Amino acid sequence: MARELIEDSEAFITEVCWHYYVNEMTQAEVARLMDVTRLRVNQAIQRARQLGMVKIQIESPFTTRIEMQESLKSTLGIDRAVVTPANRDAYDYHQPTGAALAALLTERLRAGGWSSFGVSWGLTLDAAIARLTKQNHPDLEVVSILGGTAQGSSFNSFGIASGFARALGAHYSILTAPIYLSEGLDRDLFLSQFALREHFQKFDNLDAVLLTCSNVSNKSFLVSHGLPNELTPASLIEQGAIGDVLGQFLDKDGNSVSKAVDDRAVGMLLEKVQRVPEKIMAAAGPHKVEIIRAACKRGLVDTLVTDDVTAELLMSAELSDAPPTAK
Amino acid sequence: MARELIEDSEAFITEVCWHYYVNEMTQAEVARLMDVTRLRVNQAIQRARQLGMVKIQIESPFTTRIEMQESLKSTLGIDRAVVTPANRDAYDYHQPTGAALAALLTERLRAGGWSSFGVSWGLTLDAAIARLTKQNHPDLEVVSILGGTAQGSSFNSFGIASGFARALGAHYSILTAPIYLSEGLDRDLFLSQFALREHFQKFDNLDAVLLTCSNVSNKSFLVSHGLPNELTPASLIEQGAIGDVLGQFLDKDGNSVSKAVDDRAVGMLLEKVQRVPEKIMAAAGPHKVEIIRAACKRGLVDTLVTDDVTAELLMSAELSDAPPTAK
DNA sequence: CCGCAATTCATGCATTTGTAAACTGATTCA
DNA sequence: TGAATCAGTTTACAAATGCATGAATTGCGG
Repeated sequence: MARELIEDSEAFITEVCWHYYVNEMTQAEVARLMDVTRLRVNQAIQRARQLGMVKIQIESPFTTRIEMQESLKSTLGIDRAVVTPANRDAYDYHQPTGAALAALLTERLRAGGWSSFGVSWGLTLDAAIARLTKQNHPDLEVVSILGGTAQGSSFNSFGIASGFARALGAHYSILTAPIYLSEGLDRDLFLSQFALREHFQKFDNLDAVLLTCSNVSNKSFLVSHGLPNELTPASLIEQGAIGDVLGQFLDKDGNSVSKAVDDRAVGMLLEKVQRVPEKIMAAAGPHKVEIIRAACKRGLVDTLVTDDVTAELLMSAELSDAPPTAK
Repeated sequence: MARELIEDSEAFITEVCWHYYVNEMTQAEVARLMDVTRLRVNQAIQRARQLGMVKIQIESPFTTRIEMQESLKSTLGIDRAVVTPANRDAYDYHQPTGAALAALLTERLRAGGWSSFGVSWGLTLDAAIARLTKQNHPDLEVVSILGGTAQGSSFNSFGIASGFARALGAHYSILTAPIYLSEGLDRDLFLSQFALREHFQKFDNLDAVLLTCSNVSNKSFLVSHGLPNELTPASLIEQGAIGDVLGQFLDKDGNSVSKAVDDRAVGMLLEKVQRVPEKIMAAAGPHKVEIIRAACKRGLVDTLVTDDVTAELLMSAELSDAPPTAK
């Protein structure tokens, strides 16, 4: 049962957090000072964390796992790898990967030179938004490069682009379309609508893209919620698909599997992605190992943000699977 | 037992903090995962906090104490007041005041429009630096507006200006001079040195200044360590001094007390400070109530950053002390 | 090889934190 | 009126944390 309206005002939560985090008082002390129950203080702090009101930042997040990053770079043939330490017991890849992506993005934006970048969507990007601290890039535009699903979750197309834009103090441009066209609808005709045509033109001038990927299983939100009824996971697997990038399915060598499906995907085509100057993929989880590898082979990745669990698998899988070739 | 040399390197501390803060593991879990003692993990986290590697930011620090801020504004006749909740038991005003100043500064810089600002020095500004997250303002210059003391602490003139510049990604310019000239040394002659003359010219174009103040007691670092031998606190008090701003002493109405002393202070003159577009004073503590009030009367303050303890005293003192006049 | 000094480790314990269950007191509604 | 509902408090307790203590280990000079 959804019980809402336990309305502790933002001011109350803020003051509690201030005492707790800045003044380093105990929860009991805060409770006594503010004349409330300790329970309320405890809840307020948890709410604040949940709402992302307190942002905990670790300076220099890239100094760990350096050796891994180096070997991962050469193994996958990419320009840069960021490997974060994951929690192996309560394994959740979204949070650490998102946090690392947020830090990386902040650093890249600080370096300057970007006037727009594209974003897909997913839980990893949602986690990154929650970790971003407020910034100000009035001349930056966040461009959605993938249609959305009917379920309007926060990690859906609209929420991701606007979330990045809000945190970064930037503009955004949304792809107001479903991720897959109905069967039989002509792609070119559909995309010729004025609003979409204008949006698609932005794809040609992106300075960077933030990509994610997923495998073909019900762990993938796209597969479990976004696929049209006629497209079954089984049929995709039959064609050799091991996962998707931007709704377009690849086999284990990074080749497109089905032109029929790709043509129905509303978003940036992979051919166009390959021409973007900076391609950052954030993806982690054992089930994504193969599709990450495929995306790298396809040349869709300059920088990979992942965790150590996935990194290890990526390297061992690569070794056991691929024949020894000249690099 | 595998006995490896576990250095307390930055990488180690970073990874511990990553697990603890991002992955929300317990210290014991982190210890087990990384194969070290729990004590080491505990110490690493404390070290990280102490070193300022983990920055905890609270999103909206200005929403608390709103009523107080409003009444403080009208009581003191200033444009803006930021009142932070202090820890009344283990009373330390530097941390919360510094944290609030850091947040305010970040916001003002995000708004844009500053090309340089002046800083004095002191523990409050040191605390603000520790709270600042890394930013990038390549066209910004931090200008030291007060000479330093012989003791080269981190909160001394050099450390403060360079600290702000490092955190903000800005340039800085140092006032390489003692805070007080030797007795008898001609001010104009001394300041005519090329390096100093150039520096002093920057005072004319500052967009803002970050000021502090102190009373006349050994709580004041300036008084206890920076005063020339011939200048005793007693003699200053005798002349009616209740505290200083930039090494220049004021009486309770904000009038300069001793031209002789002021002339020996190497820094921005208060007359010049009054012409700066944005004057931000960060000061808290019961012993600073009178000098804060005096500084406001003198017109040295547009924005006051303080804590609730001091704010209350400021308002009650104002009421009890001043004759009832028309607002 | 021994013993001394300096670390580092294991252990124990008091405090703090997170969470569930029982309680209270007001409000609603049959 | 009195049971049901609900918001919030109190109580209780297990887990996590911070810290101190003595034991064990290491380095090193004699």
